Amino acid sequence: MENIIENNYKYLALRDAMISPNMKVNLLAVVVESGVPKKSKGTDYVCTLKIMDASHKDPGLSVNFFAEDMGKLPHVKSSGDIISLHHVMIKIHNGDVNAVFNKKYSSFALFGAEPSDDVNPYQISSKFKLTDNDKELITRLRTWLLDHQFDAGANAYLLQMREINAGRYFDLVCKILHVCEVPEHGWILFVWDGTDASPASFDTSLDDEAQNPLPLQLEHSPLSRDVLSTFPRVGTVLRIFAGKFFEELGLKSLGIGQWVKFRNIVCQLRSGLWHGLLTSSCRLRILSDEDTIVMQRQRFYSDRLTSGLDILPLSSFPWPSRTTETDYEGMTFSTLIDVLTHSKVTAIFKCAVRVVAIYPWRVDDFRSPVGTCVYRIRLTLEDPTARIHAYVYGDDGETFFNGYPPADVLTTKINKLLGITESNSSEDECNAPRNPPWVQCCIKSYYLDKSNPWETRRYKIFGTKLIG
DNA sequence: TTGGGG
Repeated sequence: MENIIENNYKYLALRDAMISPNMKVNLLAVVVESGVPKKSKGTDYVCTLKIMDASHKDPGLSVNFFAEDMGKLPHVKSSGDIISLHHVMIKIHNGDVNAVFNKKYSSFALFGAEPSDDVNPYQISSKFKLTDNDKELITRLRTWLLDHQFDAGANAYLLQMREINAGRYFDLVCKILHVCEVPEHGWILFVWDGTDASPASFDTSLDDEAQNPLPLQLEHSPLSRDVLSTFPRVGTVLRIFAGKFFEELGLKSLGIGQWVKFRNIVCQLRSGLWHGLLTSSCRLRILSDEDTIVMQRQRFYSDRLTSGLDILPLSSFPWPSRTTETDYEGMTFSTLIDVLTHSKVTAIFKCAVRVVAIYPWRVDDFRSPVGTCVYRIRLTLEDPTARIHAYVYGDDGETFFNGYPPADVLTTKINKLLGITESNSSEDECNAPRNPPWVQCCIKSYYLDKSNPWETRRYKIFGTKLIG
């Protein structure tokens, strides 16, 4: 895209514009990331677009738009669209170059990027003068773009969900799967990128499991099966607590299924579950489904599904531990979201899970003190997609523990299952940090009340033996 | 005026 002179406007290559501080320039470029309009600290509304052209791709040029109402700001339909900017001011701030769209003397027009799109802009600001030459340049740029891909820009801050750490600010490209408003938390976003967040260690007391059981999810009431059924089979669904930033970032206007890039978000662990937080320093970018990074994430997910074994948690690679054996070695693995969303109440599954809590936790309490003295234990199982309670009961418990071993053997076995190491199990066993291994187990879904099967659905372990 | 990647 060489410099082109026409009747009224000389479009500068971004590279040349960016060495022209305090100059008013005209630019014809591709919008690679579009920010969301919001209220400025002054009297105006503001939004920031990032643009690129052949002369400057990385990291692109930020253009800050100001207008007295939101409707006058650019509303980019899709990243990759083309923008024509007339009389924008190049400025330098802290050594970085950006452009400013001034409502008094600047103007813009937005065009689709496809050669089949209208040669007329889909949005045009009041002062923009569209010339025949503009139309000619747009057509030429569209043709050029057929062979040249711009993306939303990977950078040092961009992480996949599998890479997130507590307390570290980062960017996340993700798909919005669900949004809900809860009284205590405000808005919660449910987002996904096809990878698994890394498993947590637990330092909560198992002694407390009766009064304060480890939660199955961060939202207070579990999502309905209808909602869960819309979630992908693999990959962590990260809960992002948006607070007041839900409205400020314009998240309200986004549709389910939209891919976005959150910039500068932070994650924390609560009860061993990852959640994201939005702050005033966060930014949101709306991405196209054709964005390079979006397509990478989607390809990763479809590869995981088609390669069979990769439905296993990423961190269980190459295989779950041999802490357990099942009677169904040939059975294909399911994820816990598969279990939760299965179309029938009665079903069997084999899953790779971690046992993150147990109740009761003292081996002396594993069996009922009265009557037939059967095992009755509640395990909290998790995989990257969900948590469930699963019971070890009666004969299935006899299989699980290989009969009725003495207390010290049982303790060794259960410590291994819970990831409690010998070194920290001696003194204060119930408070020892634990890092449960990935184990395979068979899960049976059943009901307690035939007249009300879905509401009384339970899960139990069967066909599974703890090696210990 | 405003905002401007960390």
